[in-house]
Amino acid sequence: MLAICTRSRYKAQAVGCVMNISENITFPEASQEDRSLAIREALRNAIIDRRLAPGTKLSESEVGALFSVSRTVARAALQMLGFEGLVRIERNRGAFVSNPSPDEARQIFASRRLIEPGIIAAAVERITAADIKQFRRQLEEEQRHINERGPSARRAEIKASGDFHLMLASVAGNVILQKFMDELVGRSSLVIALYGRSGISSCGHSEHLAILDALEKGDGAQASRLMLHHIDHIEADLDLQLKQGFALKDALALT
Amino acid sequence: MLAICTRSRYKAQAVGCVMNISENITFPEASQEDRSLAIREALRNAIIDRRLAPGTKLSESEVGALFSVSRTVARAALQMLGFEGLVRIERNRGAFVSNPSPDEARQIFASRRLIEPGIIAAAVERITAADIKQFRRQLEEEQRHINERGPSARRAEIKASGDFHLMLASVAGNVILQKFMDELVGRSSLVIALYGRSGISSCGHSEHLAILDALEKGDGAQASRLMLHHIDHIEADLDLQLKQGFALKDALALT
DNA sequence: GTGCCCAAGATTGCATACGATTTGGCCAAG
DNA sequence: CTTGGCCAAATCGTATGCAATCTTGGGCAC
Repeated sequence: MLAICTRSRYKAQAVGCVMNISENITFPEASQEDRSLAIREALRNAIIDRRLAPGTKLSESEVGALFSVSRTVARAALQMLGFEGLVRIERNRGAFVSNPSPDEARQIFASRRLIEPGIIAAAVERITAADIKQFRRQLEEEQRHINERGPSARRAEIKASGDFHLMLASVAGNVILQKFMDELVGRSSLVIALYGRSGISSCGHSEHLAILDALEKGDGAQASRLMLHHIDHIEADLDLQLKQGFALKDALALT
Repeated sequence: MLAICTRSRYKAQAVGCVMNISENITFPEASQEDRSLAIREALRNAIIDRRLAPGTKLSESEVGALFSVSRTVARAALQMLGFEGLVRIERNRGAFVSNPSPDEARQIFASRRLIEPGIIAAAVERITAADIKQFRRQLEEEQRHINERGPSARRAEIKASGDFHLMLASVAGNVILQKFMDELVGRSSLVIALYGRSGISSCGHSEHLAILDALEKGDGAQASRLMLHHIDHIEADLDLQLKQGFALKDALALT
């Protein structure tokens, strides 16, 4: 069972799995629109927080029950997550939280190394003073989360770190690349939650600052270099070898 | 009505719109699996062939009726196309064939200019003699379609041209980039059908050959250069200005 | 004791039904 | 003749029911 699984693994915040997963959705009034989108967001957050362990089965009825919607709506949300690569959908079997292989993780970062310099190049041409201000606010927010401790802070920290890259994509003004980055950031967060070995963010944060400074100066080449290093650092903090040896046991345990 | 609309615009091949759109799906035996995928493919083909004009409404019931399935599975297919950007979905209004703006078209090609050199770089490291052989076969196929005339040949030609880029992505061995290219090729095909002014392919074909030759020699830098030129040429063949003046009328007419 | 088979339970795939929202036309007022 | 509002038809969003498929546990044969 979904509830039991997450509860047993993370007793600290186990006031009830239902509340854990759906905590962030305030269905109060306006959300008469597209509940499946809200559910997608909630599940997405739960996955990249690792509150839902890779391999966990997400049954349609269960998800539907958790959010008080029919299987139809739950199914739509799961389908969307399937497109993003955060869940794997097997016909007649159901949806499972993705368990990206080390190889896939490398491909994700290789893709980012390809795309993000392009985003920087576009962003440096279009970024405004207002944007910069917005970025600085965002980075302060990020810093705030880093100083806090506890699981929910770490969660906010990963999210904030990803948001920096998403804002960059937004400034670049290319909606297609923005969508790609959306997917890549989501998958990266999952991979970091899976294979990360430390608090990457303290170093990540200062790198974000450096990138922003370079952008402000209009030095796109420097910003690109910094971005590549940043991605390298994130990937270097991952532990992508070990699992290779445990592939068998791993598959046995939770695939 | 969907049928009437396409029939009136393309009388030449109007043996009946139903057959036109669903012609390629042979539901005979194996397709007990995921009919929505088959429908997605059929609609995708119809869209990039321009048998379905941009702005055309794709009603769930109508699509369902055409393929003899319920709205549920038709809806799933439309949702998938929405993710790919080939249709635009508006809440409580329905799904419409995308009408990408010139600006969006430029963003699509900008994305390709970013990603495809990366794919080349990865492919040149991994391509095998067998792959090369496969590519040559594919290019012969492409040539064959170019020599033929008629609407269905032009369709096969656009598809074959896109397949070259998809094969390249496949050889590169990065499933994420491969997925991105899938989307980009689909959207490019739509844009070419929309804004293309001539038979791009005759020149495109020789460029494909040149790229392959460079790859065979292991000259990734040269292959990348050729690829960028190739993309430039495709984009240069488009007529992205005119519509700007007609923006008002355009929005009025079929957005 | 081990391995295979089969039936019951659970879960997904799909179809259909019903309420909600939008649209287009009709009629009346200006 | 135009404009504004109201009503009906069409279409979407969602829930639910049924058939098909998969999983699992027990029983039987070897």
